[in-house]
Amino acid sequence: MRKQGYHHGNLRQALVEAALRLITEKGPAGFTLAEAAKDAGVTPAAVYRHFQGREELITEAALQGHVIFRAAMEAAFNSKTSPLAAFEATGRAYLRFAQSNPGHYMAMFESGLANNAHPDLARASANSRAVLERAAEALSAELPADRRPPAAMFSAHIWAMSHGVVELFARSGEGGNTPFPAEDLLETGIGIYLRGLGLLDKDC
Amino acid sequence: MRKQGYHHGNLRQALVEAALRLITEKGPAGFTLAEAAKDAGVTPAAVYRHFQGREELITEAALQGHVIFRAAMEAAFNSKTSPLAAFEATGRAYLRFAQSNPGHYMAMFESGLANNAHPDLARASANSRAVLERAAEALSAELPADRRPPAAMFSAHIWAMSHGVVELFARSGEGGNTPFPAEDLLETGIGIYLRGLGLLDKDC
DNA sequence: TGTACATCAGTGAACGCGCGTTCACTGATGTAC
DNA sequence: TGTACATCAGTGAACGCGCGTTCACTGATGTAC
Repeated sequence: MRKQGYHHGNLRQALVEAALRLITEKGPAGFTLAEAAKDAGVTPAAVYRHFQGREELITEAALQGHVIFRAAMEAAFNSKTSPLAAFEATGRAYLRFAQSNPGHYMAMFESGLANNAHPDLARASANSRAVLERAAEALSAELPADRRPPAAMFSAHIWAMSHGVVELFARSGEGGNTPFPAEDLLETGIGIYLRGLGLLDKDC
Repeated sequence: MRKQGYHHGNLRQALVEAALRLITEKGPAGFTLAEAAKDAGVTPAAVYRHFQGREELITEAALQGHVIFRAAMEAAFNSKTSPLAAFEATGRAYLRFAQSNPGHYMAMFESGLANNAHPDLARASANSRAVLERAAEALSAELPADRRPPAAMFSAHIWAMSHGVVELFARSGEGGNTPFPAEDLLETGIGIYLRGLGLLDKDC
């Protein structure tokens, strides 16, 4: 959205979107306030009417990302009734979010801004995390109590595997790090992991 | 190593080490050629006697990282005779490398430089990857052929989980993303995964 | 052993650039009367 | 309905800064004779 007259109308959001576009193209480090302003059709100084500075703009992008992220994972989780199906859907939603919102994802996890830099961000981040942890909890409740890993550890494993797949295999584009599509990698990886927990059929 | 007289003696390597120090402190984006030169006790222009420019310096750091990385994983792999123990040792070596050589690790995986930017780098990177893949291959050979996943996929899963643990849980320092030490997370995560492949005892 | 000289590895000053940020300003909008 | 005025959201010029890179230079080193 570019401005028409002297007043923009929705500059704050336009700047966030410009930032996301730039982060997607050049990474969080390549993003500059000046270019985002230009992208939105506005002078760099205008940014300061809406944000305290560069960092606050990135923070806002990350914040919006967490809101979308959490909603997507929550929707996926709620779309299935069995804990297993719900869990798997949540994992797929994770990857899908990273792929369709790369700017958000990078702002959230690769911008290097401390998660506790801003209290709102800390809260939003904890909320996203909580969704996956809840899915893990529901699923691991199906295990006998003595063979049940802590839900926080369970979800940390899945988060790590998902994040790793995103970083290493979902972006390659050029070099091609692997012969397998990211979706398949994550699907099979999580599948094997769940079987290891005794949560999937195994023929033994 | 700083210089004593007019000539430095080992400037090339001193610059690489300064770069690693800076990358460790501020991330790959925060590293500047000028500061690396100053760190080595030398004028920025002197850098150009040894490198074509900033990017070539980072490339060299990544390159050296791959050499160390590969050697560490290979040593770990060779230190055990059973394929399972060798594989697990390799995984631990991965995490240990990331923790004790954070500058190298970042230069290798987070600097945003294309792996195929430089042919030497592409080769070194492929070599590192090959070590883990070989370990996966040796281990999966213990499975019946029809239940054996492709080694490339197996090792991609482990690589993703390891990288995810490093990025999300091995660096937190302040915020503390999880109540579990990174070593334990990776150990248990890989353990569960291997059990899912049928490579670890299971009580069922 | 001493000297001339080529080679090498640094210096220091300068460059153009784009950055984030500030400032006094001005054009547009909306409200009170 | 018309006008005065406060408020708001922009402008445009300027700042100081640190960056990567270049250039002509010079001090140190090592080799040939």
